[in-house]
Amino acid sequence: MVQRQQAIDALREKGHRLTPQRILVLSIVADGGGHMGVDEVFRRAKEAYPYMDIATVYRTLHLFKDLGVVTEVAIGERLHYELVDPSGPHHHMVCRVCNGAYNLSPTYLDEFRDTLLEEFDFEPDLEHFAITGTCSECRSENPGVHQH
Amino acid sequence: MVQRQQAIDALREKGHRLTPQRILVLSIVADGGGHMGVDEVFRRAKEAYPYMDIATVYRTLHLFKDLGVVTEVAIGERLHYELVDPSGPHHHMVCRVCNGAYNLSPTYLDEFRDTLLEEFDFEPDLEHFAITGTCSECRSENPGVHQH
DNA sequence: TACGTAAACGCAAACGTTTGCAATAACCTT
DNA sequence: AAGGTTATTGCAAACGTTTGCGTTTACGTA
Repeated sequence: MVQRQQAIDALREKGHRLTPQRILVLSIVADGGGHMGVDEVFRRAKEAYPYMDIATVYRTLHLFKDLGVVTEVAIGERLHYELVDPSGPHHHMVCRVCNGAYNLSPTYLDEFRDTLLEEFDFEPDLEHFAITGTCSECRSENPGVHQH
Repeated sequence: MVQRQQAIDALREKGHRLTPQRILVLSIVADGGGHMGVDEVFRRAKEAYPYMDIATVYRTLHLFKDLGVVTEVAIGERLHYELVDPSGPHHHMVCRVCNGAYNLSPTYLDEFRDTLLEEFDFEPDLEHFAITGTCSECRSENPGVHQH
């Protein structure tokens, strides 16, 4: 898998060490498919290597995030992680009824960013952030649900 | 202060009890002026009433939020609280360099909400959320800082 | 290949926040 | 005003996450 080698290169280039624990976490996130919670990464890691510590999982995921290897997305209070999407960055729309996550092209927020820059000279961080709301399906199933 | 009486009415109307602890927390948030962190609310409350427990502060602030008495805004990882703005709801732009907070009229996000509704039938929760970024002053002082 | 050094680890304690529970007290009824 | 009911409290323990620290180990150098 090309993604994995790029991640390893990113580690080496910045002078970080290639430990078995990091390789393990990387594999787990890569094989997971979608977003993955810290607890699930830890559970799978401990299965493969019983000495694995939860602190190492946290440190590794944060490192991967800083290196641009994984993307952090908040799903219902807790942070989830996924390999960076090779098809480019995207935002997430997370339904707070069913917790389903949908991708959103960044173009939808570009206009908003431009406005803030022009009017207030304020540069917003909109790179990877989840927009919570209610998805189409849950809206029709549950018409009483409104934002807060 | 009109605000305080409205808050008390909101409590009574929904069948909640008017305890000294709740009145104290309300006063502290009302007198604080701007957004106030949980730790500062607790510190001031304990000063006035030494038996005050941090759990009570959390429970009270959450209750006030649900009643629409206070607004919750995330400033640098931690939640802050302020009386609801009588001049109407607003968003916050929080600078991650200086932690300064600026108000933002909701009209700037309305367009974005409409787009999401039309294109995806997704109703985003944009009521009270903070947009982190870099403010004008910190951008000019510190030109190397960019969103990672 | 063996050695030295500094990064990364596992462990345990701390952090901020939430929850369970028995004791207390606000408020409704009389 | 006194009593009963039940929401709310204070305390303590638990949660998910972060941090400090002594030990281990990856990796550059000899």
